[in-house]
Amino acid sequence: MTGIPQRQSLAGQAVDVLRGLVLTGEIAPGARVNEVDLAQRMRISRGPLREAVRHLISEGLLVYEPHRGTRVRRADAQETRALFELRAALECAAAGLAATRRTDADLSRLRLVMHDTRLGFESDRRAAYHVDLAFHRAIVAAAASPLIADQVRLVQQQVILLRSRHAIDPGHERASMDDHDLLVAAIGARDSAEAARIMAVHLDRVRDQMLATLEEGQGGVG
Amino acid sequence: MTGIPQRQSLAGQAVDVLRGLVLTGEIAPGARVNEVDLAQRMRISRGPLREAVRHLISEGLLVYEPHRGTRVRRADAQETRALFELRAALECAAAGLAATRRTDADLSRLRLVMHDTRLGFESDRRAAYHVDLAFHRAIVAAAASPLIADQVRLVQQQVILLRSRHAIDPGHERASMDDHDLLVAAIGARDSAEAARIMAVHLDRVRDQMLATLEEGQGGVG
DNA sequence: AAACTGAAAACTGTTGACAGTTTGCGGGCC
DNA sequence: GGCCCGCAAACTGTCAACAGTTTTCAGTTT
Repeated sequence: MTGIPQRQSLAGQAVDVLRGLVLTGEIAPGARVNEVDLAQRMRISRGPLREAVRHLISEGLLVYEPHRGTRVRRADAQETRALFELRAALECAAAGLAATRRTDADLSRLRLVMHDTRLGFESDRRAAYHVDLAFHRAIVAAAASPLIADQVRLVQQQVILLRSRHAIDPGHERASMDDHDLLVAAIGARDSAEAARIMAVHLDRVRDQMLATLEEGQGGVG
Repeated sequence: MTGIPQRQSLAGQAVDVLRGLVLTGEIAPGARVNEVDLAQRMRISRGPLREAVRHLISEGLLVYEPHRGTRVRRADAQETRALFELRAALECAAAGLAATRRTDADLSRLRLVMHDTRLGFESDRRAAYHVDLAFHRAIVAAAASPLIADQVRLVQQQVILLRSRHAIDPGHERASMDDHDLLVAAIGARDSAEAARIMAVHLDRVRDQMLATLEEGQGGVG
């Protein structure tokens, strides 16, 4: 593992490792991020690790209080709603742009991902969600707007963090797939306004489903 | 100036100072950001300064190449277009939300800022732009969506960097003020779709005017 | 027994020095 | 005379130690 000298900087590697630890829930939401502990575990100094921590703070995965350390973000219902307002702003715009700018190759890829989504729904529940993310990313790619793409990536990371563990309602998934079908149709027809409208409806649905399971989980914890 | 011991961390202060240097153009777009030089000038170590640099990289004000240092971002026409696509996504959504959620106090404040804008237009050309920014911020505030507000702040920072020095066409300013009037009207009438539509038109206008002066300036420099 | 006080431990904030890479320049070679 | 090689300077990347703040806990007091 560590025998081959790495080209990337230690700070860059630390970002990837730490992001992995956070997104997989190995460092749970609300848990403190100890600089010396993590640095020792990664066999690096505190400098690069600290840089990585600050980077993830700027990505919104960690939250920071002066002299009191950083923790993994644990969003409540209010923050979740705010996050989905940002997500809607970005992804609705992306859907509209995608309808205008999509190439035939973009459309083919969207249909391909749709196909994978159906397969994922039939077989594995967890894989389904990752394919769902891939679908949203494909739309953003078709929008051909690099800055919007970057921001969407950051927001979706936070969504992943939010749904680190929670059951998925199959009925909700079917409704989502229907939304996706309509989206592909609107983008195929180059109907920008309709694509944005459907995306808004879709994201409202996803948000409500997520809020439902969130309150459920928080009710159990107290 | 430096006699009073500061409460904020050195890194935090360095962020503010460095951001000021960049936004005022004291460190010009394209110029390299030397860590040891800046650290010595600010009388701090390289650690906190480096943290500040990385922070501004994440804000998009600086760009970074491994082992080759960081520079102040100098956006070309293509990047400017991409920036305004992101800005439109965010501010159009904000305008729509503002129309839905605005309080009477929000509306009053918008009208107050409009009044200041007219004054600024009559008197000082540079002040006019700052009041214009205040207007946009007032709309975002009325939208009451904290994450969108944060992102808009970052994007507007980059716009400020973009227009570090360039003449403003008075005719354009008048058109902008008309847009602002229509925006206040739509938000006052709680017409969400109309507010978003006007914001889109307005930002397209601002973008085109900015692109015009940008190409003009780049033609002179070579 | 509960609450306050003080010191010690743990952790973040900062510093200066060391290591590796890139860049620019001068000498040698074709 | 032009091009290539190699060295040195400058700068970024990394590290280990020091300083300051917050938290914790034991001891004391009421």
